[in-house]
Amino acid sequence: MQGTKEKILRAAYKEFESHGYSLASTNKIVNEAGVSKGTLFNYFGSKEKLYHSCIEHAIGVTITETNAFQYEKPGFIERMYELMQLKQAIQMRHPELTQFLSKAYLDKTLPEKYRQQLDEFREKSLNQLLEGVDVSNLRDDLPKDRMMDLIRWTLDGYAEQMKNMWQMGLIDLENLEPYYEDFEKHLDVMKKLYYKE
Amino acid sequence: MQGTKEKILRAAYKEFESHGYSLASTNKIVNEAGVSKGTLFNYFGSKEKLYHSCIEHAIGVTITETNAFQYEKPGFIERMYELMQLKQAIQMRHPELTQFLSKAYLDKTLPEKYRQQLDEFREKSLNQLLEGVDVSNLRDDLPKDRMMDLIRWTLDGYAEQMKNMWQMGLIDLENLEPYYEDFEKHLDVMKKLYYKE
DNA sequence: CTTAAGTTGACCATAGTGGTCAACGGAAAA
DNA sequence: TTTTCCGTTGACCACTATGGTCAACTTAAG
Repeated sequence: MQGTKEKILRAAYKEFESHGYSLASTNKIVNEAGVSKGTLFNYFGSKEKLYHSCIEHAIGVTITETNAFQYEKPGFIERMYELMQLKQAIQMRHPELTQFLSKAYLDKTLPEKYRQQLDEFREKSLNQLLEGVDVSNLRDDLPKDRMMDLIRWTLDGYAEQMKNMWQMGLIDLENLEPYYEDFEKHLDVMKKLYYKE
Repeated sequence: MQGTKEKILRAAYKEFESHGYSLASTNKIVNEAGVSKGTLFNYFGSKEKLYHSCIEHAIGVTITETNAFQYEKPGFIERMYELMQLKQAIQMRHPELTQFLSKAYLDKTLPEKYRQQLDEFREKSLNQLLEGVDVSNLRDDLPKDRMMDLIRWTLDGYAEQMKNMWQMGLIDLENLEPYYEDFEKHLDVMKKLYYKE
């Protein structure tokens, strides 16, 4: 059995993510968490403090997960694929967290210090992502920066399609192997397109 | 000055889209529309009927816009780009409509007849999209279906990035030329990647 | 002047809001 | 056994917002 605080946080993620701060309901949160009203306010004091706890917790988890991840392959396509896998791993282990954070980032009332933390983290993980990456095997008859854009968009588009299929309930989360296998074949095609022969 | 009904519909789109049916507020709709409470219920009878009116109107507009659009170029990349332009044109002329519809489609309480209409429309416009398209100029040393997937994802990823930038207010809607110009260059690179030399 | 269509906003019963607090249960300490 | 204490409960509070109504008002046409 997970701790009461964690249960509340998890439920709060979902509620804040789908309705935004002001329209989120503490009643729905405690129902979803299977916990009484008093417990929430005993632990978190107020709706606003709960919201901030969510943000801090989410940032913390994201940073931890990202730091624990080791990029290994130097090829640009492989590296972007590794990034995609990192995102998916976080999504798997902490559902609703990623969406909660990206929604919170768009929230105009978000305290500046959190926005700052997120900006810093973004920059740091961008450096981490590009560290040791080798673009020398990209074909050199075409502008590399444009190719890198195209590769990024392609993987983003694929991820977006997966997200949509997941939202529509068309994906079997128990058995993701086939998707990975199939996508590896797409990756092979990409390598033949973008890399030197 | 646009008609009262249209003003209400437009405000309703926004409210339903951002909060979903049950959490949408008729009070906020009439405020946004600059119209009194009575007028809304005089025209639409109830919140539910208003919701259904929105759906019907949105489907109608989407079908009309799509039918009016003529695909012209036979190349696969060009054709997918034309699709992107069609989507953007609808987005420009009827802001909130596309997002409203795709959110409504995910709504579990959506009456079956509307889901049916949307499915039919999707299939029809897919045929329309692929009619007369010529894939013979795709390189034939790689599987065409995989390349077509990659092309689709690339454009989707680009559109997604634009959407994000727009949400963050980083895009000047008054002056979109530079974006188009720049993206045409990306398209040229794509053609060199995917088409025969 | 009459009529009718369009529009208003105060008003209604009801449901939901964030937040409080006296009471409770159970386990460990005395 | 009794006392203490901490996590937990849910009825309750004042208050706001909800979808919807309706008598009264404005406006323009006949």
